Amino acid sequence: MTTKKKVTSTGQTADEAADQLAKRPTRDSVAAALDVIGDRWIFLILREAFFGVRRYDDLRKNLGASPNILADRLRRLVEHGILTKVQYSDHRNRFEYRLTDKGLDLYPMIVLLLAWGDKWESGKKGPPLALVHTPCGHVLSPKLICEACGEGVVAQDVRWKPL
Amino acid sequence: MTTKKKVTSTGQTADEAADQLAKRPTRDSVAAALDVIGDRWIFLILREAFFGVRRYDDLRKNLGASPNILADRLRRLVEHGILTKVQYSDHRNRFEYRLTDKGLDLYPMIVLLLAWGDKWESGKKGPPLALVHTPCGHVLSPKLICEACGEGVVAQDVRWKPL
DNA sequence: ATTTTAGATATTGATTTGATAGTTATAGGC
DNA sequence: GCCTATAACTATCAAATCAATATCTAAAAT
Repeated sequence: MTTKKKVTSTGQTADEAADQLAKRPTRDSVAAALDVIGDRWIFLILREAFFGVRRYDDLRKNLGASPNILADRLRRLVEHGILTKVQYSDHRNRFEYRLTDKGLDLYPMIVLLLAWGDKWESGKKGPPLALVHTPCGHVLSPKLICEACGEGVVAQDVRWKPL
Repeated sequence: MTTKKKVTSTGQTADEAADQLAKRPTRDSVAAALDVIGDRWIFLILREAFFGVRRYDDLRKNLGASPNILADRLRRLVEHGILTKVQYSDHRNRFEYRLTDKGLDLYPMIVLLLAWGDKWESGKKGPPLALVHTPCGHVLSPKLICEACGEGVVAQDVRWKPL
């Protein structure tokens, strides 16, 4: 018979958790990532980018964003290497904003945002669209796994360690 | 010999993509999700919650957030059912903010944010901490897969359809 | 009785936002 | 050659939001 102890959401005892918490770096990669993409418009622009929308005017129309706001966010995304500004139509200043590898790497985040919104915020009407995973043909049901063991990741199963 | 066509980032021909884009709902679950969690402070509070930080004062200290801002965000998170305000220490107005199932469901997003920040924004010093997947004991390398086929999800392999 | 702690609210100046209007530069039609 | 349309912005300014500081409340500890 094991002794019953209070456990936290991460599956540790309260004392273990408190001890670890005190030493945790307050500035981590979540904060670093949010400095770059921690803005509603940024996420919406990325969503558009993943749907294939690449031009300023299309973005403005789809998002209903003010031109100054959109220009500012696009500038920031280009500065941070998430989008690149590519001239299309030679001899005119017409540009496309294309996702870089760094930008494409954000796709799973957008997929999870969509999936979470579908599940918890789509109301009784349900979501207006579904994603389809073309290699297998099924509606995409995204799942985050640990690459080492292949199992799904839940908060209770994860600890942290300093580096 | 197949005819060469221009393909977009989603692997379709330009015409197919343009056709689909025109019909796309502009309001989707990404927008719905962002209405709730599309804020830098919200993400940071969630990060703290997943690290086991549950009290107002600890959040304030760890995040360096102004009390009015923190109170506002906590109120919003409770309103949207992501956190619940639970009284600890009977007879005093001392509260813990605990993640609901809806809130716990956001954990994969935080993990991906951290992983993306580690990869692209941690500089030459590298990230200050790593996550460990306790069931297998390895440092967590998160990967988003399609639950139907088990393969990794990349932008090029995903289309959408209306519902 | 006084101080401390936790969890806030109130006030106020600074910053950011976003709606609207205007600018630039080129292409194509008349 | 001139007019209009289109794409991609910039400028302005009122309104909303943010954040620093001070203050408040209620109970516990001293």
